[in-house]
Amino acid sequence: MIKLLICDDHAVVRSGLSMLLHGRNGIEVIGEASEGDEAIELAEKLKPDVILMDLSMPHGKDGMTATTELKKLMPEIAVLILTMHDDEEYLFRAIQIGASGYILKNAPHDELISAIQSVASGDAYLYPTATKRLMGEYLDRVRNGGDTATPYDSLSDREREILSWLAKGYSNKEVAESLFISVKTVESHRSKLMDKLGLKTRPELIKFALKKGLLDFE
Amino acid sequence: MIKLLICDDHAVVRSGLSMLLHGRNGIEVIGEASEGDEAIELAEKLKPDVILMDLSMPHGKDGMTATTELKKLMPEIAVLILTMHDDEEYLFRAIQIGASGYILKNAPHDELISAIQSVASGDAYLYPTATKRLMGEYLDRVRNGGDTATPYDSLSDREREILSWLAKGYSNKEVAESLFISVKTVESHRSKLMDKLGLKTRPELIKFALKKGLLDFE
DNA sequence: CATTGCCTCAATAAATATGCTGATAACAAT
DNA sequence: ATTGTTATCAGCATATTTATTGAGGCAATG
Repeated sequence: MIKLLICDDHAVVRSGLSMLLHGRNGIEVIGEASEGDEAIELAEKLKPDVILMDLSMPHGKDGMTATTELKKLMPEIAVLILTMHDDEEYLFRAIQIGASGYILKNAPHDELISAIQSVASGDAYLYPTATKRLMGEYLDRVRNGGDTATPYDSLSDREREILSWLAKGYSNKEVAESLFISVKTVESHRSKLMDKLGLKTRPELIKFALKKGLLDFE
Repeated sequence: MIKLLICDDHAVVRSGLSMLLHGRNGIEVIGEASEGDEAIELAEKLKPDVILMDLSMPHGKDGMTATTELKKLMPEIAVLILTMHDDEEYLFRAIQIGASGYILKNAPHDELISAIQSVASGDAYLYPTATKRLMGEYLDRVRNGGDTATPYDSLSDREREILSWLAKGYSNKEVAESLFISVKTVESHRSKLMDKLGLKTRPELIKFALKKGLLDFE
């Protein structure tokens, strides 16, 4: 019996998944969480074999962060990312933080079941496009020594922070005041980060931030 | 028996909902569609009593458009919007195009069931916050003669166009050049539209555009 | 035909941003 | 001990933005 914990911020989705999966194909849904912290708590209590983790959870801890912490605390639990984001960035980040699988919400449900079974037995599961992307990325790295990475990764924490403020439309001055640093410093970070990312204009910056999911507000 | 048609772009969500709802509480799921056109097609063929309609469907016809057409073709079918967007704009638009109900994906599933039953029997259903908002809006209109509308509606086409360029991060000058008008004109539009929307800062503008789905690019 | 809204543009002054070059200190890595 | 990275800040010249006030042409509405 595979003990499964479901984490998704939408109650309807949780109920639906639970109904869909529980008691079939050797799967037993032992708990539901609506955000990351609850998932971690329940995982410690219930010791599931697999956690089905949504990424976007506006309230509470998001799926990426929760997965990161989970893999530190309980590396034996397999985390299967279930998301609507068909996005390279998310995919690669998920792999890097130790997720065992990545599947889209628009996958047919027998694929979801086989994904759960795969990760439960220690294997990995990626949806087909993801596999293709991973292979492409792998080939890229092999070909030119692995220094491509994502330019985003080359940013320092501070630069990422500045980036997110700027992308939201704050002026240099406003960012400076919010972070208690001088305008000059903001400008300096800005020019460096735009250099690193190869961005030349503000629209490019906003577009980039949009893809990265940096435009959250509140 | 309430004949229900489910329209959502995520197969897993569809299966889950179907599993959750079918054969209980007098509900019978007679079909599933993954986007708007399919929903319309199936609705004509299967004559459901209620359509459970997701809003965000990136591929094919979105939920708003589909609902609009459905209500023209088959006004007797009740459309219940099921979405994750807890957003005034969507809510009011949904009401205007004739949806019978609006419920969030994070609602408990017995609420979903009672929502379906409500709209199936010709009533309307809104989740509590939505009801409150609708009442507020109603009161606003009563108080000052109904001319408030949404501030966004008070924008002229040109102002909306300028807004979208600005929100994407283009500078006044760039917008001017793209639209073949003078920088002065852009500034003028900008100040007027920000006045109308009650926006004071660029972050507010971007946030607004984000909510409106104006940040598309390409 | 008077009014109103929209689109267009200008002058001006103050505030900011941009693009350089360059500097200092902390810290880690080799 | 040297090198590299990061975070911090400055000066300076030029360009751009913002806020104001004002105004002409045009089309629709009454």
